[in-house]
Amino acid sequence: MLNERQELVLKLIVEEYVRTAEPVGSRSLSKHMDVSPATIRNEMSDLEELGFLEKTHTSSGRIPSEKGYRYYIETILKNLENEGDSFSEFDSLFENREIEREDVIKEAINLLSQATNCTAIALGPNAYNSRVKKVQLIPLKATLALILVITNLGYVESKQISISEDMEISELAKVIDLLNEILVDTPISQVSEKLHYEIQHQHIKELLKYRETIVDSFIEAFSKFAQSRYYLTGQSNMLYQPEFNDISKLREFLNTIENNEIFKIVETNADGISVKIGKENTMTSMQDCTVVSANYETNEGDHGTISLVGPTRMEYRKVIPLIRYIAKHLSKLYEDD
Amino acid sequence: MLNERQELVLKLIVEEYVRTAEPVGSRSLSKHMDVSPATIRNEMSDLEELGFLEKTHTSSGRIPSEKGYRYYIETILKNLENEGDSFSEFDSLFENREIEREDVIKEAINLLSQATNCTAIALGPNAYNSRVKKVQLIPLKATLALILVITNLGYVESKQISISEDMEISELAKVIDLLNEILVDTPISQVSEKLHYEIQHQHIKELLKYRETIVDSFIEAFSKFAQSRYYLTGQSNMLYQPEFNDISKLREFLNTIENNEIFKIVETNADGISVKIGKENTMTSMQDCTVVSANYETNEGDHGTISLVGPTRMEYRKVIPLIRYIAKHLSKLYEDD
DNA sequence: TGTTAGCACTCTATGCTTGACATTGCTAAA
DNA sequence: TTTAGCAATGTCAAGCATAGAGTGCTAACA
Repeated sequence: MLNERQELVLKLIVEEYVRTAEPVGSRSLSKHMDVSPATIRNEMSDLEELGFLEKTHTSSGRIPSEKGYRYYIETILKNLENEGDSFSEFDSLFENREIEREDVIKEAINLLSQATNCTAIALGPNAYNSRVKKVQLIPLKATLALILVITNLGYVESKQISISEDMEISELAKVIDLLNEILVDTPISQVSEKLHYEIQHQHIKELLKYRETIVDSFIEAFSKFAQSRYYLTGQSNMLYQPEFNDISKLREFLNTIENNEIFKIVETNADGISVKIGKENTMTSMQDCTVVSANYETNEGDHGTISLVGPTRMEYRKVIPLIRYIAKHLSKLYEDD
Repeated sequence: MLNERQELVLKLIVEEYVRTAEPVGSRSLSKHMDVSPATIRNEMSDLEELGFLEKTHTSSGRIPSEKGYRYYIETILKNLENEGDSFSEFDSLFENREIEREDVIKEAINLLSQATNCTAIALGPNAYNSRVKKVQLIPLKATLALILVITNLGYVESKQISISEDMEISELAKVIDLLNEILVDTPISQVSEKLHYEIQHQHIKELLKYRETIVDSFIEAFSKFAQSRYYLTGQSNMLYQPEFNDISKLREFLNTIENNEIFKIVETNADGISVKIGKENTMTSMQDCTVVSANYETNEGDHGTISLVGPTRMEYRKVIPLIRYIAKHLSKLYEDD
């Protein structure tokens, strides 16, 4: 689509702008090319007409448009993809088998946000796809007990319930036995449905009818698994980015994060790497940002997601291979199982 | 220390400045008092000399100094303390016995931060003071098991361990039985010590010597209880405060929060309410802020803390009774046990 | 036909000046 | 002790001139 020199101009503009956050002029480009500023001006004018570049005002240098970034990522960076991706900061982390997986993920996210001055997010893996391993009731004192639900992947949720005086421990034990019988090996996502279905059966209904509060408590405990877990870091890094000198942008961004709307900005179903630039994001508060997401494989075809949120003026050349690298290594953590 | 009119001037200046974030001049004060601006100017001049007021520049109105705020809180607000503290926004929350305690705390913090446009923090209660109720090992698959530790207050921690082929399940069960025998009813804070001591006993050492990795995993699981839990909300509220229009202040603030340094800014050992104004905070990043903290009683003399962080120009008159009110009601949540 | 030098033009950023305004501190009178 | 009056001091916004960076266009050149 673009000829070689046009690509070079676009590439240089993207990379210079990413570095300095200032519009790039023809004179400074000419130092990296062996043609005169006037020639470059002509190319830039063409690129602007094609929609790859923009001006901030009539006599300013050029900055990349979102289309420009996209071309840069998809066409220009494509050729560099097989650079020997090695990120030594991460090696010691991924090689250390002592650290718990969840801590590895957290630390990787920390390093990622530091390396990029962006906000990094790790999402999931979600317990929603695991199966009930065991259900337990642990009496804490006369009037209080703890409900425990454990899944086959080792997730645990608990909920306290108060026990009224008319309940016998032995009766409760029966309820628990029954629940175990019904639910063991059921995917968390189907627990609620199954439980309600089984209660329709006459004899179970009989047993459970005084015990609805307990069953409800269990359902609540199960529902906790559905709450996605996430880990987020580097919000304050963003303040070093000149585009966030505008307080109102910052406010929008932090608001989105605080309101647990992270799930709306992260692309969790992409194959490979997803890059959403500016207006490509559906959330309005993210339309000045780029969100880069990649999945890593966990147990049984399930997956988690790591994401990076920053200004559209992002170091794509560094960020994309880095995220690919991290996702690959996080997947490896789960391979042993 | 101050005469009546001086107190009135100080009070009016604090409340006006809190409301508008603008230095307060003698003319606007005169509308609330029946003396002329000139008289007020003389009083203000005296109050400045005494250190209760400050100017932002030679011909500006006055703003309260930290000493001024302190006098305001300790002497002027003291007399208002017994106002009928009733905060209807919170009533439905505290009266609803259906909601789990932890969720009540979270929601209270949310409301608190909204009502004040500050950042609200709930710290603890810490599981560190509870006792071991039960220790469990749950096999997940041939090579993987889950360690569970449950305390008498219903806290649960888990840790996955991999099982090497030379371990028999029955042998493991013995280890668990032994651990239960040793540890049940031990305060979490003493588990590590006790375990190491017991291992010195010859016959136990015998049993455990192949199992050190397991014991270590348990110790790690216990240590998770010691990690303080906190809940924080309303960071983006702070952006509505004019004092945080300065990006570098904001950066300092967010950095402190991100680096888990919350524990250094919150006063967890105060009797009643603690108010740290500006330089009274030891953390430098908080020296433009006020931190208000109050403890609430939980189980067995243990406590949690709620805190509010905002600019020194804080609505003390509203905030202090509000926090007292919330702390009181959170304590009530635990009274039933 | 592609490239380049030269030049007018446009826009930003900075510094300076000015006037309007708010507020103080001081002085002298009530 | 209180107050009116007034000069002095500072902020803030608007206006203006200047310097500088960069473009677009034109005409010349290879």
